[in-house]
Amino acid sequence: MAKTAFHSIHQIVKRIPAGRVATYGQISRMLDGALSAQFVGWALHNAPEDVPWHRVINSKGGVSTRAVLGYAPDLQRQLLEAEGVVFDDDARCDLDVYLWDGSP
DNA sequence: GAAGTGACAAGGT
DNA sequence: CACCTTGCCACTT
Repeated sequence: MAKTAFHSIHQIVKRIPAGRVATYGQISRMLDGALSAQFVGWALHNAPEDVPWHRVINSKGGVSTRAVLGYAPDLQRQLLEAEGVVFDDDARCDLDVYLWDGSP
């Protein structure tokens, strides 16, 4: 019953289980490419607290909050590590292990 | 009412 | 391998 793709993004992000992560491009494909990855980032910035936006990362497997001065750049990494996601020295996580495949 | 802005990705050169 | 261009929707001024 999502009137807008904006709302659909929140629905998908909420479906991401703890300990898993999803990429902007993947979410874009989940919506059948009905939207652009750029909009996903913007939607997360406007996402309510019910949306675990910290589970959404860029295609490199790293956090993307670098452009958000309102939050700590390491905040997203800290939240993911609290859920069991391990980051490498390059600030990247193993997408082969933590990438959400769309299943719980 | 219209234009600009914004947590990006992917392909091409 | 690295850098540059295009595409997208909703919200703000």
